[in-house]
Amino acid sequence: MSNTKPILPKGMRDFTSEVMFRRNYIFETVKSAFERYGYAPIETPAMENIGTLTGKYGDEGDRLIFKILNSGDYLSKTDLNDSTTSKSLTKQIVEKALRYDLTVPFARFVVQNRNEITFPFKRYQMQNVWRADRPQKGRYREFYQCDADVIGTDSLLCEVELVQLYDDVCSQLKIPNVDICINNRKVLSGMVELMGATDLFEDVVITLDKLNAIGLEKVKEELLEKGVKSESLSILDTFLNTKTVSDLSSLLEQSEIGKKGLEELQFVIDNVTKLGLQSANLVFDITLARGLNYYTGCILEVKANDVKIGSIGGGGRYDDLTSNFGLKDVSGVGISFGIDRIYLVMEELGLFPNNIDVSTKVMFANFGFDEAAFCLPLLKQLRAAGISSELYPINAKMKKQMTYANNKGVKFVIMVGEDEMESGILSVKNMESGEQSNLSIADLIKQLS
RNA sequence: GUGAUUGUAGCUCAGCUGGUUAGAGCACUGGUUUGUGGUGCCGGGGGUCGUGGGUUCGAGUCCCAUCAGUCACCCCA
Repeated sequence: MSNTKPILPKGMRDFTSEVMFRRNYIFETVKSAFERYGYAPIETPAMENIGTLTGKYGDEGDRLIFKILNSGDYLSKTDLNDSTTSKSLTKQIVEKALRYDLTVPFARFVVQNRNEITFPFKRYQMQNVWRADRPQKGRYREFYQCDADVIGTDSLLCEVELVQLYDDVCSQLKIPNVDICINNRKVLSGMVELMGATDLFEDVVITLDKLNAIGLEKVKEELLEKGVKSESLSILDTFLNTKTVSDLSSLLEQSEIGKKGLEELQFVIDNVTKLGLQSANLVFDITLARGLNYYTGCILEVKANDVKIGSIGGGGRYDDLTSNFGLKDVSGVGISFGIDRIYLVMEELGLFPNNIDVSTKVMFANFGFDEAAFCLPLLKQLRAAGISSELYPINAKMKKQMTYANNKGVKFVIMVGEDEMESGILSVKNMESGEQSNLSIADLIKQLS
């Protein structure tokens, strides 16, 4: 008999019940916030055709897409020769892939279901995504994203709303010291245009994004390496020296796209400021870029400053994502919450309430066949009253039954033996205080509901 | 794809410059009142020391290779 080792593939995780109670707490908080803001749920499948995904995330993104090998005798359909490479072979034997994020499948969904959808369409989606990345802290190969998007309008009020949504959720979860960083891709385009490096936009922007991590000097070195002219760097300096959005207006005077971006940025910041945030800070950050290719306007990223981890959420506006699937002129904007990272932040800061990990509230101890039979209708009544309860399945030793109840966090253990069966009065033990009381089932239900 | 680091019981680890039958805590299990847990006491099971070579009279300990995990870079939630 072969004995398979019980191990998981790299970057994949099991979740114990204890963890799931906590994860669900986050999920519920995010979900109810989404619904409070008028977003409706959808789901898309784990798999997409590979063409749906490639080319949407940048080169690095494409590399990290998990591909699914075709079924059947795929070898007989391949054309192998001397010039065959892994990459060219992949195209012949792979037609499907696991989704890399929720936004691109959503764009596909919108185009495919455009006749069923009323625009502007506000949807939320909470599903797992997969990336063939090297795992490390806060980075997994399978993780959950919770997205809210509005598609079918270019109104900047959506951006304002999404910033509030971020603030709302972080406040409810009581995550302290949260920065919601904001920037605009058009502002970056304007800057890169003035630097005379429009062709290198992606490179410049990705390098710039590392400023906090590697410092200005390294950034400049890297930009020069990538082909940016040295005289352009002084222009970069003037941009980096801006503290507020209004400082940018004179700098971007010469760039149409830059001016447009600035206007957008100003609108969002002004409105958010006017409304006020509960606990998070809205921070303008000229270095915020985001690597995903499809962003075109406002970009957002959320950081929990008290924990050393990547961002716990990100998002932005994409003006043309649906045109990849044949639907033009549909602008969308959305945000994503990284549940797994939020979990780590909350765990590290001890933010989980302690009463979220209880499932069974009442347990009947099992004293034997007749006694168990007596308990079944009582159990039914408790459950009908909405009280989560169970009967220990076998007549095991009391110690074992009590240990089970204790480890499971059961609040009350009910003991029904001969005396209780005769009188109908139950012995109810409070597992926290250790006190025992005698109650009828009606009184117990009254007390617990 | 690049670099660093670790690999001893189910889990967290100890094991000094290589030396007899490899340890602890937790967990599990049995007893300590055969209707009572979480705190006490006594007992028990469980390890080819990641794997494969090498050095040596002798390797958990040293050397090489290999695999796996973790962390960092790249990129990202």
